[in-house]
Amino acid sequence: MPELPEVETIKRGLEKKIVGLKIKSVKVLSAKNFIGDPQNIIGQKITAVDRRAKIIILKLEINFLLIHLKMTGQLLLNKHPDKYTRVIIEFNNQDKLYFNDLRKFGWMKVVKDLKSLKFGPEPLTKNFTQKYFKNLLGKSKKSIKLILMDQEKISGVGNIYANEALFLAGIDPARKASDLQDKEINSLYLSLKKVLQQGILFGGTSAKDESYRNLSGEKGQMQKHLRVYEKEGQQCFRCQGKIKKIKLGGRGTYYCPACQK
DNA sequence: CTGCGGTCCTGAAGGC
DNA sequence: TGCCTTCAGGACCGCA
Repeated sequence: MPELPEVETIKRGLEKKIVGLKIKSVKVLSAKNFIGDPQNIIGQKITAVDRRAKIIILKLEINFLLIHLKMTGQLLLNKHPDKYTRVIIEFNNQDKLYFNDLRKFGWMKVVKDLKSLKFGPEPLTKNFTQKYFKNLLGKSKKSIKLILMDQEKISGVGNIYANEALFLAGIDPARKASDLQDKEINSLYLSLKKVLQQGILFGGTSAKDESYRNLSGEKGQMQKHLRVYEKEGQQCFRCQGKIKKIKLGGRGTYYCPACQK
């Protein structure tokens, strides 16, 4: 389930490999996963690759191709198509970009501009200040975990990194955001940045379902460094507690009831 | 406006 | 063994 670190890893790979290439053909194997007219990107050069939240942006000469991998999406360069390949983009140098997606939640979308992208600040940029974070939490009645994952408030944080950041900060994911003390807010602010940076450093998380791969088809390594995600019943890394799994906002939430207060 | 629960989709895993 | 149910989850939609 690609979140900021996974998408960033793929984005960096694309930046190295496809900038300057011209799109020769687009094969849409699953209509649901391609929004817009594929003809509108053929013949155009990739001028830049960007990322906003969990969306990859291919900047073309006259428009943009947005890509969201959702849970099981993969972008693979010069691999073989399989039964989950939904779109194949071929470039003028014969390179082929495969968009695979088992669950078909992901999409590619042709847009004229980037107005539709409405996201909160990127947590690893200077736009994301402690002041912004504190103000944001103070105004919200929702649980702190759901705030971390709200893309309009903070960009790119999903279930894995929200769980991990809350563990590092020693905060119960179900706590109401506005109830956090200044000290806890500061700790969470730093923890969030830390887990995201670590995620990028280790090339992302390839968790239990193992769907995430980088552009070359390789797994990430961050799953080896996770502390709570998918660790139900295991002993806490920090204390004698046992990792518990609950549901929050309908999503699996892992934490240590003994040291996350 | 906010917050919630349902929905999309497929395969894995668990129950009987 | 085999069928059926449940679960996983980001973002969007509709409803209270």
